[in-house]
Amino acid sequence: MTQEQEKVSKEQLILEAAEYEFFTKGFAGARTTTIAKRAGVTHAMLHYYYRTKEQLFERVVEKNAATIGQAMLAAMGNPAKPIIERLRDGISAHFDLIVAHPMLPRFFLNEIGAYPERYNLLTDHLGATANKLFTELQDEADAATERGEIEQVDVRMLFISMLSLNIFPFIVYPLGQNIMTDMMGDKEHFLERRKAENIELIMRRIKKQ
Amino acid sequence: MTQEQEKVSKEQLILEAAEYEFFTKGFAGARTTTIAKRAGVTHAMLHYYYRTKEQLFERVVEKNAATIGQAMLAAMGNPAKPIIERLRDGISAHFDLIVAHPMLPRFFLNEIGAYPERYNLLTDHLGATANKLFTELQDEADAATERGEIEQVDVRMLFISMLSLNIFPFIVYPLGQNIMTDMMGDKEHFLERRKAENIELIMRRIKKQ
DNA sequence: CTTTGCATTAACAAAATTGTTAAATAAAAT
DNA sequence: ATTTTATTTAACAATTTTGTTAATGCAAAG
Repeated sequence: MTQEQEKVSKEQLILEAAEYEFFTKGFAGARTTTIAKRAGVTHAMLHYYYRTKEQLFERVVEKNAATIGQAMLAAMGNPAKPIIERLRDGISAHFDLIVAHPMLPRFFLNEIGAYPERYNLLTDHLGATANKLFTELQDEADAATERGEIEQVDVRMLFISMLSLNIFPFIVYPLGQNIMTDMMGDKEHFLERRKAENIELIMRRIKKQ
Repeated sequence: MTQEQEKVSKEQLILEAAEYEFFTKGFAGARTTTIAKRAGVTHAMLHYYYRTKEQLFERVVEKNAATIGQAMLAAMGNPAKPIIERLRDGISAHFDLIVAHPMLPRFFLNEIGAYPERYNLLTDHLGATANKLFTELQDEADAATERGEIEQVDVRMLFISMLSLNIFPFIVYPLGQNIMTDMMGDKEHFLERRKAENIELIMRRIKKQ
């Protein structure tokens, strides 16, 4: 009878509680006792399964690092499509991925900002794959410029703009909610509008005029 | 002879060291002993002048809260100028203020994200002044739209776009440096380009087409 | 010059937080 | 059934971090 119910192991519960705690408070602000309490276990259990706070943190980072790469990849769009569609779809897909993981950006940006050395492996790996995609995308953009389809653009600059527009609303949300309550009150609706706005901004940026 | 040299009191040195520590590590990650060491005093001195870590933190927040408001105000531009110039100047002035205080955005956004209740006073105050300016600016934008000068826009949406574009590069810098070393290596030059890019994006967004 | 008040230090205390261990319990394998 | 292995608990230990205090030094005011 316990076979059906007890699908989630305590080990799993701890990891999930840790994720929430680390995402909201960061490594320094997280408390292992709070994590244990949230998971509904004694804090000795936490150490039994993960030994140290550091190792538990590493597990959380590992579990989510792939999503960052996935988001970046998605942002590059589908190479088969024409550049304009490709960019539009890239922005959209990237935005949707953040909606699915809204706490990730603030967490990673802040932890990397506070302890950059810790993340050299992650950022190096990210940089390698990104730069390949950048040169490929730049070639395609240049070709489109030659054909008179779009303005001449630096795709890396465009990429930064896209990241800024897509990520920032999620970082500023707690603050924004207090300032623009009416606009940001209905989160679903706000995000929908925001996504459209971001696409509009980038489309207008590359539009030939 | 000590009159000329000892211009900076230890109290001041502690506050400055605290600022750096809190800005880089956040409240939770900051260590009062590290602050004292950086200031070149014993950690008892820190408690002598500021009693607790919390109070020291509050002093740092107080000292910098005004800058946030100042930046927001600057972003609204000069009401005397026509709307297009007003927006252009607003973005530029806002960007320059962040250049002068590059660690502020990440600090405040993260602390507010982690402990929102703590900042209700600050955000309420910010919200009050901002909303007045928003309605005033929206009226002006609507008038310009009537005259066929610009597209119809929601100035609050435009404001979020502007904040995103101006602030995000400073938050992502530690990560970006590792990924786009060539582009972001020369910080001065990168920021100059980035500022121009942000203005271009917003100008194109409002341009009648 | 001496008294008063502020600045400074060193040593100590308290609390919070992480981590350990040995014993108890439950589950699984033989 | 019994042995073995994994899980769980409670109590404890170590460390880190914040905060206090009492004694000392020092500079300015009277």
